[in-house]
Amino acid sequence: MALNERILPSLPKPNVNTNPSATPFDPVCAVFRRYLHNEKLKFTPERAMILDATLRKEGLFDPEGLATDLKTLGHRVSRATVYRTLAHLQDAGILKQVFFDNKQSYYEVIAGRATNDYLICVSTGKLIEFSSDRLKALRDEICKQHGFDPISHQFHIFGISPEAKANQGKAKVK
Amino acid sequence: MALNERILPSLPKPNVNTNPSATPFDPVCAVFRRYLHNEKLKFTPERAMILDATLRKEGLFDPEGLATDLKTLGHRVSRATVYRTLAHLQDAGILKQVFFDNKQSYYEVIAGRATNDYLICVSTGKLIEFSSDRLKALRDEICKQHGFDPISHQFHIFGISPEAKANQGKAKVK
DNA sequence: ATCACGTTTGAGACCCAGTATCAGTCGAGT
DNA sequence: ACTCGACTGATACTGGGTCTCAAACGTGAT
Repeated sequence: MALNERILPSLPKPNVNTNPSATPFDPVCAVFRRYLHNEKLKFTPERAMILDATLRKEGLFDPEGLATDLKTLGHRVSRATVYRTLAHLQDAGILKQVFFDNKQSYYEVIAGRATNDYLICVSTGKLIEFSSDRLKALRDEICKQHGFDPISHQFHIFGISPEAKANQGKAKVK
Repeated sequence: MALNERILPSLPKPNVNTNPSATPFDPVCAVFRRYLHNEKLKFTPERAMILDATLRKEGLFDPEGLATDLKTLGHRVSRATVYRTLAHLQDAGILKQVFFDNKQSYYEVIAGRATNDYLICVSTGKLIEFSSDRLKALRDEICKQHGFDPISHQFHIFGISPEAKANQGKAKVK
């Protein structure tokens, strides 16, 4: 499965905000600080760095990759702290955890961004993001029918991409 | 997470079909044999047993639980064989693998059954199955737009169930 | 029936994402 | 500055899931 290909693109300009009042990500950082305060948790440099790193990501990323990125940037953060912080960021409504396969989990930023759903080619592993208002409407309707308060959803369509179809018959689909 | 609760119900009447020409699951078994033949694979007693066990399942089940069930029934099948066979059953279009969490993967029978989507209560872990024709139509439309041939999809809605809402404020939502 | 080849199996080693532990550190309200 | 409780990092641990390989077995051909 080639899901990782699009997950670790080049890193944009490093710009850690231990002092968040000067970063472009202020609003989200404020959300996080409010969450931490409510939960009687603390705002630490490690948590600031991890939040900052996640906000640089476009699309999906995975915890191990994020930890590696931080290490590459010269920040000493343990894997455990990365995992712990990602969980908090999810609780705070800033990230969404996504499950595609049984290898690992992925995250994506949802705060202030359009939420995505995915088309996955089972032959090439290629991933296509899309966003559908009709899907969101359908989701809310289904929730209403069952008295659920929706928090998030995952919609994954598995299939064969046009490119994979073109190569079919020749390259055996694993 | 309480996903397992509904996954290992009591086992219906044991009824292994090494000789499949006499079982109620004949049609699906025939599909499997055809698949195996096409792929130059072999029909073995282990594969027959595992297929039989999966067809007894209602809703989701997990590979480890299935292996345990088989052991309980007195069938000696290794974990490795269970995993290998489930993968083949998925390739054959009989099962669908489902990803809810990063603990493990689940499977459900799709051959000859309505496919399901799920509402998941993040507070209690309660799972509600539903089936939506509008969702299927939307899926096919999105696939058409991208030139994809759909194979399967997963639609999971995470939220708070009515019961969990009732208990809120008192029991802290983990 | 028998044969021969290639596939399958089981046992156990192995891998690795994710979690738990715990002593030392540090944030933040006073 | 103090103090208490939360946080971190190093590391051990857990448990799905996969890999390996020698022995066993299905299947099509004879």
